[in-house]
Amino acid sequence: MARALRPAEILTSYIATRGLKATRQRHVILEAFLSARGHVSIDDLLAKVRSADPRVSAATVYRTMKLLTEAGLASAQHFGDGQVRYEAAAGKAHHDHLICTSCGQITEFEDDRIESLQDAAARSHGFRVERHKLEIYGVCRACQRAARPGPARSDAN
Amino acid sequence: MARALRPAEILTSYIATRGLKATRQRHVILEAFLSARGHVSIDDLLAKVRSADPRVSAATVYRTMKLLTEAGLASAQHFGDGQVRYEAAAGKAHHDHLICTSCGQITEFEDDRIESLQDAAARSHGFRVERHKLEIYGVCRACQRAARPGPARSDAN
DNA sequence: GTCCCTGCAAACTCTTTGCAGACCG
DNA sequence: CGGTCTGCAAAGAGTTTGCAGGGAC
Repeated sequence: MARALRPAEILTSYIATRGLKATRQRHVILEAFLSARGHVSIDDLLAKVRSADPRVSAATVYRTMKLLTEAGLASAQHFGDGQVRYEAAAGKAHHDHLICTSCGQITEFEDDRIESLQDAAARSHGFRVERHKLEIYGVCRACQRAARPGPARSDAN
Repeated sequence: MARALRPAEILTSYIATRGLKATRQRHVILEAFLSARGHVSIDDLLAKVRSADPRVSAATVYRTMKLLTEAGLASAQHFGDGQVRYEAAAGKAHHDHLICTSCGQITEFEDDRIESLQDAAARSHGFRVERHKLEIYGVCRACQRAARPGPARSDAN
């Protein structure tokens, strides 16, 4: 099997085959996005990008992330906090998200049994599945520890 | 077991116990919300409300739906189309959503096996679960039929 | 040189908020 | 009457878009 292309190569070839242009901004944004390695908001990304090149505008980040999404390098996620977040998509299997409501950390996980039950549930309702999205909100291990430094409390607030 | 309270009674008692006031608008909005029986956007709801009382403002609908949510009568859903939708919540168990990407219809379903696998997955990552959200996007039976009136096509577009 | 891309600012959508007057209890 | 609510309009947040100049090929 052929070696997987690196993201920069994927972008370059996507750009080349469509008569688009390889600009400084597009590469800066790709680098910032890859180095973020998480689920970045446009805001976070813009900050990172600007530390490398202060003149890049927010509009360009929006436009470029759309381009990366079309190129299959990024995928957009809506976690209900009112802004889009992007995660790296190149060669990744479908996965779901655990979101800590305390620190905001987002963890990915995969579970084939859940996947097939989802498909079965959809089929039993006559749906042809295109995609699905599972998000579990809760408190991560670290935040649970931080919140309970002493003996257990029965704080129901 | 006691008879379940009707929504209007729940609202009245919620209002009474907090020193709030029962206004014409609040009841009109509750009625419109209940008669919608689905996953209504504020926009849809405002239209319904105005057909009963044209002077109600959008701000009041926003404020009232928040109130109904606190009272346990409604629950807010974010389906990634950029607007909040509300569904009736009184006495309903947790459930997930099947969303038709063609006609927008939203169907609810429940699956205990999925629920427990979700909980297990979260626990295995050390999360204490607060809530979760599963959305399956696809094409509903009706839209599949509508899209293929003749023999099967191999349209990959 | 051509056409794409960028930065800026204005526009847009959805939602929230400040305020003065209206209304409930 | 007092305090809550309402409608209006303005303000906000996040995102998109029109345009003129700049840059890739």
